[in-house]
Amino acid sequence: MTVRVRFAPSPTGHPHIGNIRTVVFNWLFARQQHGQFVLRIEDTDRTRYVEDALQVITGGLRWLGMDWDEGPEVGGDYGPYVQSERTAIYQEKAEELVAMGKAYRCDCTPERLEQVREAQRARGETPMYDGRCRNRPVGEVSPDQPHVIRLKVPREGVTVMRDILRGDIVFENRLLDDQVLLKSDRFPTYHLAVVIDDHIMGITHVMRGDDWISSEPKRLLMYEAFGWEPPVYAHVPLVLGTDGKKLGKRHGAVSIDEFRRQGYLPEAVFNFLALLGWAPGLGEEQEIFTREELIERFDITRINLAPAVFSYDKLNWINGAYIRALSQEELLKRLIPFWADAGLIPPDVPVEIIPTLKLLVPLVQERLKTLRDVVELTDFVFTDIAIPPVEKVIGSKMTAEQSLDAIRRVQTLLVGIVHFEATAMEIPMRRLADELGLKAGQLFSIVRNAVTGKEVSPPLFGSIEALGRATTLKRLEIAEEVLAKYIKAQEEG
RNA sequence: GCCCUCAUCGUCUAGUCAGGUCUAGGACACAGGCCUUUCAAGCCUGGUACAUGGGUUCGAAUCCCGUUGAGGGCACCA
Repeated sequence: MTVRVRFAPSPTGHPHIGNIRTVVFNWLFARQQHGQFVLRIEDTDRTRYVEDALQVITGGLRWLGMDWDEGPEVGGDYGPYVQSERTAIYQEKAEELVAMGKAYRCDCTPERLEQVREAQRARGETPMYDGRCRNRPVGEVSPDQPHVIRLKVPREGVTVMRDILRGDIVFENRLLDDQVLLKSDRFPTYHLAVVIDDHIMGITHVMRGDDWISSEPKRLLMYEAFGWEPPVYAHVPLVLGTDGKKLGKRHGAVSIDEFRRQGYLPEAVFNFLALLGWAPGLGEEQEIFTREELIERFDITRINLAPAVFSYDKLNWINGAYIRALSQEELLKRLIPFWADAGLIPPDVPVEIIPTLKLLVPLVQERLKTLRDVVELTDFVFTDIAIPPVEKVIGSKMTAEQSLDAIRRVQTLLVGIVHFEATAMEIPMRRLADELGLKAGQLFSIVRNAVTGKEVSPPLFGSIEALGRATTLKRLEIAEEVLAKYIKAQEEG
């Protein structure tokens, strides 16, 4: 039997990273089993429909490197893959259930239902449909009048769900509500549509969030009514924020495109997500896995049952590791959009600044946690810096006069360098520090502050080379003036 | 309120199904050190966990029951 799994999002907004983790599990399972991964859009709630949501979902999956064998954009033999285009099927199947006596028509108003629930809550009971229409003679609710179709849940007995991760879960039927299957707008509810589609589309394994456990018996009852074999279930735990609550916006980025914009690599996010609630086990201590390694190792039965906390720290570490593993050429390519977005370079990069960018890449590579970090690390190369406060250009344990002298000596030195390259600067600069009786760090930190405007920067000589001789000398001149002015002011009083 | 699920370092986890090799292993984070022009990266060292009570057993992180805690569900939402 060929494994067929699906991801069935509703287009109501940006996909949540916790749901995407579940998609990763599904995709990994499908690829490993040489099965099919189906994308189906569950847009049966017209009130919550969001226009671009489909593009955001497919774009997000593609960004993460997950493809689908059937679904929107790719087609397939079981289409259409958008539920709003399948309403006739659901209506027909709902009528079948009515004809079989497994479901019934109900014309109770939303107001009445709310009153019933309110009264039940007041009595401390579980809110449930009171069964008014269930007990009316068949045909009393006219098929031509607005109504819903409800599932006629048995009042006794139990329904058992077999979950490959959790074993058998037993539900008492009497605690189950008479679920609405077809709404008054003739659209199906999730429960009806998912059962029919999963069956028709030949879905063999349903892997999804454990928030679906409680409602599964209602759907199982439908499988039973239709005489269909339910799929294999695997309910995976939810993803929590650092405070132990369901992961949400207040914890940081939650949608895929936010991670992209913040400078996370798709392969790093994929790696991280695969390891959130799953581990290869067998004493495996590796943390960084290629997509192929994950496909090979993934074991659906090893998914952890406890909810996992999303750790931005760990994601940052993994992302940094992936960045360090990139070739310089590749890193440059990925960095350009971030420089451009920050307005540091034009979006269509002029050829003359490419050499500068190429110089910068090796300087920042092992310092980046995210691609976006490059902005703060290198902005001084592309924009003017503030005039440094005098204390920043006075070396540690040095006087202003000594510092001024040092700056002037550096200027002379840099003017005289033939090839303005990092490697040509280091030795003379160290010799200069020696001559001045300074430690290298004392001298370099003055120059760093003067030239980059930062106390912390990429390696100094590389930064100077990227800046170029003219800008470097100009900034040293400014520092020189700052010091001269300060000394003069001191002398005067 | 009712129903369901879950429980190893701060976090992700290995070990649990086939009890002893676990004075519980790894990673992230944290602390200290080395390297070092700053910051990183890299290397070394360190602290921190089997929720709790009872059983079963020669022996329990591992099996059973209770308790506690956490999460989820109880819509003409998905």
